[in-house]
Amino acid sequence: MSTRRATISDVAREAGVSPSTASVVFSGKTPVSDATRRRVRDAAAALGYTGPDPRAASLRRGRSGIVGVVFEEHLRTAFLDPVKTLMMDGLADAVAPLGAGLLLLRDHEPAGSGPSLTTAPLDAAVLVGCSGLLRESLDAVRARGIPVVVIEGDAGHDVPRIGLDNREAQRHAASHLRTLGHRDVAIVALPARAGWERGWLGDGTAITIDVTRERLAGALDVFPDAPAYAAAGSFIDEGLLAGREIFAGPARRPTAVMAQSDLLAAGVIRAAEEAGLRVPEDVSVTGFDGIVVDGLAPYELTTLVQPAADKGRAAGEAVAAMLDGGVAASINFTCTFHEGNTTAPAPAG
Amino acid sequence: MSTRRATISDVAREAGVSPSTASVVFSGKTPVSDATRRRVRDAAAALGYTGPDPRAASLRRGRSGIVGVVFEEHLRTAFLDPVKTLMMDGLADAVAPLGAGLLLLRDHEPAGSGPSLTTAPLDAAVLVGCSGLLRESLDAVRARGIPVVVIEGDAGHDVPRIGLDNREAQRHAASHLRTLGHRDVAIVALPARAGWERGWLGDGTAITIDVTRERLAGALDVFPDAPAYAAAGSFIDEGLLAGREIFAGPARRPTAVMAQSDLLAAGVIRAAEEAGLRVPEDVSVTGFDGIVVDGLAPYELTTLVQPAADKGRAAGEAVAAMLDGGVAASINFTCTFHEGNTTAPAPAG
DNA sequence: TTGTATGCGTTATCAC
DNA sequence: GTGATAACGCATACAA
Repeated sequence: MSTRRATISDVAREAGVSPSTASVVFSGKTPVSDATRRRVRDAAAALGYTGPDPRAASLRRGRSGIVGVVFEEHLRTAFLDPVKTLMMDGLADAVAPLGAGLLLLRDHEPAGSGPSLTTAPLDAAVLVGCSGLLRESLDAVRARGIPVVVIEGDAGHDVPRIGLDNREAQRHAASHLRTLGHRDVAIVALPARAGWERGWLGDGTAITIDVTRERLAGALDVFPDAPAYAAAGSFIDEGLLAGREIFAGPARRPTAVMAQSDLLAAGVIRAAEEAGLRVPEDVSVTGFDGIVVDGLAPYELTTLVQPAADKGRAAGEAVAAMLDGGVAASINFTCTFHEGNTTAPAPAG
Repeated sequence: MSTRRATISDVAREAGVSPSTASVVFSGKTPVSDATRRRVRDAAAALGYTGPDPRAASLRRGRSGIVGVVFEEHLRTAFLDPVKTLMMDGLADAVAPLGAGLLLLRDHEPAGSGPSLTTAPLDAAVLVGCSGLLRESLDAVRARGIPVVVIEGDAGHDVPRIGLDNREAQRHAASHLRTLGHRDVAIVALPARAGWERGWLGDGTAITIDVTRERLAGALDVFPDAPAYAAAGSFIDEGLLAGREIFAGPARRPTAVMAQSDLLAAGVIRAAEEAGLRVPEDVSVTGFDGIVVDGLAPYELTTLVQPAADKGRAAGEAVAAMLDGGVAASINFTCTFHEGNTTAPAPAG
């Protein structure tokens, strides 16, 4: 068709006004007479001009309207996790008023391919559980003055953090079990580190994932000797495998299992059923997260309800505050203990 | 600290070279002597310059490295669907070589808040099942020369489409059931339209969601009189509710249920168990999608396996082709029939 | 309410 | 291998 796309100057010329007037017609930042507006609009239509080029606008304004969300893992694993999904929703809601959208970024992206923290036109960045993120690129981003917020992870002490009282919450659930008379408790943990394959956690096992370590600590605060089996991920099927392992030998079968996520707990319940154990009469099961586990009815987990969407929203608000020139403080969210029908007094003897 | 962020010109001046040389040091597009490179790098470090500003670079190059993904729904519902998650992964893989990332966009975003197809600095856009997307903004995007691809949806005849043989595939499953002797079949459908609340589909019910309509047609091709109950979403719990409805009265209990998604099928199986029916002895159940339903073991669904990740990848490749100046053709993917252990010959009598 | 002037920070192109 | 120059397309301060 045309050799070159129309610009706002072309439109202005066609409409017989100055470029700035035309600009104002599109941005609406200044009153414009109806007549001019009409003329500009018509000229735009005639030239097939569809509005300011976002690239140029963002250079000029110094804002791109894009917030990067950096995940540690493959997107698949990120979005399969209901907690992260909820969080993303909260985040999306919170950045929408800024007129911003979310750009999906992967940690460890093979350099050169794909956008990275340093090459994407970001106004701000939210890191989700990124422990492995290269210090270097993080520093680069912050040096550029781009606000950074971390959810469940550690990125250095001067980066605002959205946290959760994992240890205290898990301790609460453990106490609840102890009050019910349980003494023999097993733990089904989240992965100990990236790439972890399922297995028992020994004394020497290094646990690099914060959430896992903190929740484990909370359980051990109350049951120091509880054995812990770490799954390969937060899935029902993983919980099932862990549960089978735990209920395997008749020797020293626990009367309660504390799972570090609701999905794992759901799997543990399945395993218990398989083993002919009734929940909660023969074995109590607790979860963590407080999500709705699709298909788990009629069980209603005893669990720690975490404000997942709120965490995302808080991250978004922190970003907004920093973008506004303010500072954002770290926030620590609190889980709510919810007693469902999967825990009961320890069976006698 | 400093009143202004350092630019590449500052770095060049500090290093005693021209801006273009400094630029080349960072882009690597042209050979540079080691000595110069060193000087520039050192100058950058001294000034705290962390690399070219992506906003300016994208204006200059005419590329932002961002591909927009437009969802019809709230992100939550998008990511809760395993098929979409897989698709996103395929898409992410396919655009990574372009150096591009994915920007999450919502259809129907309340104008003004949030980024939209027209205001975000996109190189290309992928629409996911967007039937409702405003014709207008779509046209605007295309007018701007931004490539658009549609996955499972219709955006007009000259927009490349990534499709699926929904009708044929579902018909295949239906034929399989008929071959097994089933005559009395019920259908559990996906929602008929956005905002749909669960309920039976009558003759007059308008079905605006393509996938639902196509899969339904495939089933009706073989069982024209099969009653269909449309769920409010693709969830196990929704399948459970639908299943209860279907197995409710003892009157005319179907010998087979065709669900339009694996998650719905899983719920139907639960409902059957609740009603004291054995699967597949008393009632056969088929799904659609071929995802792994977490927690469904030991059942293995008879289902249509769709190449979800491939669809995403194909969309990404189509985008890449168009960005390269070429044209992309529509592609129709084919489902594979997979016989699991949830279908069996119709019970006698 | 409209116009003028300027610069946002880069990179492609070409000549040297 | 390096440097000068010219856009890229827009939005804002300020003057009129």
